[in-house]
Amino acid sequence: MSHPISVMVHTPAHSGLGGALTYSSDIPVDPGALVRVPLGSRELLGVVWDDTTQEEHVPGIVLRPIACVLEGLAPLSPHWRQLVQFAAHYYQRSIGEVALAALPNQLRELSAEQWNRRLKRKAKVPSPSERHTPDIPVATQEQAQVLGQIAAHKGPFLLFGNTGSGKTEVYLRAAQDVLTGDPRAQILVMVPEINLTPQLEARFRERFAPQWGEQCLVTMHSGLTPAQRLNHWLAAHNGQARIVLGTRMAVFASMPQLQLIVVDEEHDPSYKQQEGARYSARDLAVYRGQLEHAKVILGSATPSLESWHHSRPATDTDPAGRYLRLHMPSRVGQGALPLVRRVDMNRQPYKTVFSSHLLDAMRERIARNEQILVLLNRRGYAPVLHCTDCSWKSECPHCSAYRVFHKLDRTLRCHHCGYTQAVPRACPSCGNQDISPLGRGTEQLEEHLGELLADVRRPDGTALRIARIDADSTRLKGELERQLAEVHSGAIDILVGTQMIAKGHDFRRVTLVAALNPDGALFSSDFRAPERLFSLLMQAAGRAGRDASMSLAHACEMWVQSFHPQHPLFEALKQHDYPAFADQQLKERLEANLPPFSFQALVRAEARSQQAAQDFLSAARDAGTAWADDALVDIYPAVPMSIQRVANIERAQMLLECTSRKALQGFLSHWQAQLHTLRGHHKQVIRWAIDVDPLAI
DNA sequence: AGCACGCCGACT
DNA sequence: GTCGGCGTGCTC
Repeated sequence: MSHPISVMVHTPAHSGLGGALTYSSDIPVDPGALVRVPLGSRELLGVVWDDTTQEEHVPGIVLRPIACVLEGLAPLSPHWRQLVQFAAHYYQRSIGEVALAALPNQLRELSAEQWNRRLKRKAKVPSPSERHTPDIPVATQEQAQVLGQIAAHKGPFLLFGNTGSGKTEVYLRAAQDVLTGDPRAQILVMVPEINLTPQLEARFRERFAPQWGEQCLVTMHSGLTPAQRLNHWLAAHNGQARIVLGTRMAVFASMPQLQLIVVDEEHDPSYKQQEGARYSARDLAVYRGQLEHAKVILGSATPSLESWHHSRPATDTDPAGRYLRLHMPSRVGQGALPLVRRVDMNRQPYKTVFSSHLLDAMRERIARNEQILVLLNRRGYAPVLHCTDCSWKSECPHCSAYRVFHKLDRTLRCHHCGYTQAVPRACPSCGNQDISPLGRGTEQLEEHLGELLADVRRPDGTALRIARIDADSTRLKGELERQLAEVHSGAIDILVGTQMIAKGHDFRRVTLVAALNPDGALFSSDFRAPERLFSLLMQAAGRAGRDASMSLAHACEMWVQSFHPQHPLFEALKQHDYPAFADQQLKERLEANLPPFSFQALVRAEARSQQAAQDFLSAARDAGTAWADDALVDIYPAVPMSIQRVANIERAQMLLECTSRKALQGFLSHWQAQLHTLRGHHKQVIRWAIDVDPLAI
């Protein structure tokens, strides 16, 4: 007796075999099981999917038999399969692609024999850990109240709490409740960046390992070795790991007893995957929570406007949003929020980098043995090099962008394609010896600051130390940790860096944070730029004054140098008033009919010529317009991307907008099929992709 | 996506 | 004479 088996394998949606493939098997195989199947001349890992209702056996087509079933592994749950299926449909990818990307690579690579050997290897018996109860701080009244709400309601919850309000403590206690409430319950904790895992992991281990053992927590992020990835995945899958802590990929972790999902810093754009299936792990977490009846806590001091809107309280005219907003305004055990000071750069001498007031303030802090953060979102020495004679500029030959001058290794580097050359001695165009940097990056800031404060000594008479943290200084593994440790030890007085230093890391002795040139985001064409800037500045401000004993004497300060100091964004920042900022932004979004009041998708195309890329998109637009009208979808004309050419490939994009998420999704799934056929007539197109709910436009 | 098959250019 | 470039087409 032969059973037909539906199997999903890693094939792209646009290859003619986007859906399930049918194989035969002598024995029935449960949905969710992992199997190896032949496809052409290859043998692939596949996931058995639910019987496609179409039982019609096409006679004459002989099904190939599955090669083997991976034994000793519980099938992936219906919930997991539904999550994968939903994500695939919503983000317009094949189920197999999403499913297989969510599984550890080693599962794909191990042969049947290797797999059996792997199974036979006895799981190490965890050494009995010393059972001592950890030091659990007394919950503040605010925390207790929030936890009460979480216990009493279904969620999802938006935990809106200032930096230092003790959000982590709420996560820990909510987790504790779940763990003790059910001896099998599992918890998923997500952080936006791999850099932030060690900190939170330490907090969770400290709290839960004494009682539940070191094995109770596993991590999931791109920094694991393939073997670790497999082990951690298996621990989550078989329920041994009670807590999974990871980056966006962790949203797909197989967790049969999932009961709580925490999304920390939920506003962070890193939750959006930027290639392949471009999913939002935060949005999928909310979906997954609803699917599995697990509570979801989204935490942030500056929530995304989407989440803020979804958690709006009911008004006379409007019902409440889908999320429950929980507010924690206080800062516990720490100083007051820093005083925000704005410097009007219009009143500073031309080309001022550090206003004299700011320099004086920095000197004062150093005299008191306090630390300073200087924020500038541009790495390298200078963003452009130019010739004073012939106006040559350091353009990248392969991209429509300038190469950045890196003084330390004397290179010109393209930050888009990586093309690197030694800095020319003279202008490549006219031979002039006088080529000079234009604009400033972190490298230059570090150098410049050293000169400006050359006379400054620490209170103990030793030399001032300035350090820089950015993607360049932390390229080597472990460098970031090492440099952060150096700051913590007090060896560093001034830390210059990109937004990297604003995220998550606590610097207890920092009492002054300066943002040098944040104006770019105020008038950006990206409607989300102000939101990101506000969040960055709030987070940066939150780095200051985390040590109460210090700030008692003198207030911590956040300095903002701007040519538009009266801008409402800075007004709201000064008041530490996120709600005011959010409400103002939402008003603008409503008027302009932008998310969260509309839904967007983006089609991007890449080709050797801009014309070819746009032609494809225009043809796609024509193909869709007729019924896009019915679906209430607006398709905008194709335009070049803001960086039009990268690595000699021309890029274009086309925006779609719709007031209904469902209508947009329906439209996309039909239209997508047409694009596949259209692609055949536009052979110059190298690749194309749909980005649903894009973050950057 | 892979991977085979297939049909044209410069080398051991 | 072959090695290898990547265009076309197929995989339950």
